[in-house]
Amino acid sequence: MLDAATFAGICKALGHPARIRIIEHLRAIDRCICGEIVQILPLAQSTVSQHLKVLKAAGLVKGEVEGPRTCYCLDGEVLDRFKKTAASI
Amino acid sequence: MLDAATFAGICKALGHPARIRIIEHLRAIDRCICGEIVQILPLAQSTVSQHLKVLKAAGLVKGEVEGPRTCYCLDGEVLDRFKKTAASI
DNA sequence: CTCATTAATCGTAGAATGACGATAAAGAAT
DNA sequence: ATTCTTTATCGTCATTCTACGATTAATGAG
Repeated sequence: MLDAATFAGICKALGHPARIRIIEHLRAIDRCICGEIVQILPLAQSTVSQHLKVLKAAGLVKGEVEGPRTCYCLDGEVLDRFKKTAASI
Repeated sequence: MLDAATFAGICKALGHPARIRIIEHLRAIDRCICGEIVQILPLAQSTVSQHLKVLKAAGLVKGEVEGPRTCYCLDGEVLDRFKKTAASI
């Protein structure tokens, strides 16, 4: 369960279609690099990187550097708390 | 279940602490008029009216005019679809 | 070492958001 | 009819968001 401000923050991060699609993709394939998401979305690399930054700042996504690339995956813990809070609204 | 764009739109509407508080209050007392929400939040009447408009545009809230005042309540249907979609992310 | 690949950051421009006070509209009350 | 109450809308300003291209940083390959 999350307090109202934190919940609002996560909602805000999810409040963009591109970021929803990123989340859905990460859920589908577990983990992937930024470039893969760039392929999927009709957005520039820098824009995708920004969206990933927003999701990371909200805690929904974790990124670990693997050489020259960064591998992203969902933070199941945070996602779970979000779901539980959403269910209790 | 909602498509990605609709879900993102609702998340966006929920992406502000004041609007979360409005939703929570409406859930707690079922229905109330705008002025009551103005009492609760540290915001000007016009600002609260704007927030209500955002929630209404997202479909989360319904408002019916009752004489000079407007009575707001949650749209349980939409809220349910939101919760189900959130749970499936 | 040099070059290629990958992702983050910078700078920027335009659109949207959030806040307010002032005003308008609609009805109730006197 | 006039006044009061309530809410929506308007106009405005500062801030944030979204998108892009260009640049930088980091690493791997040759």
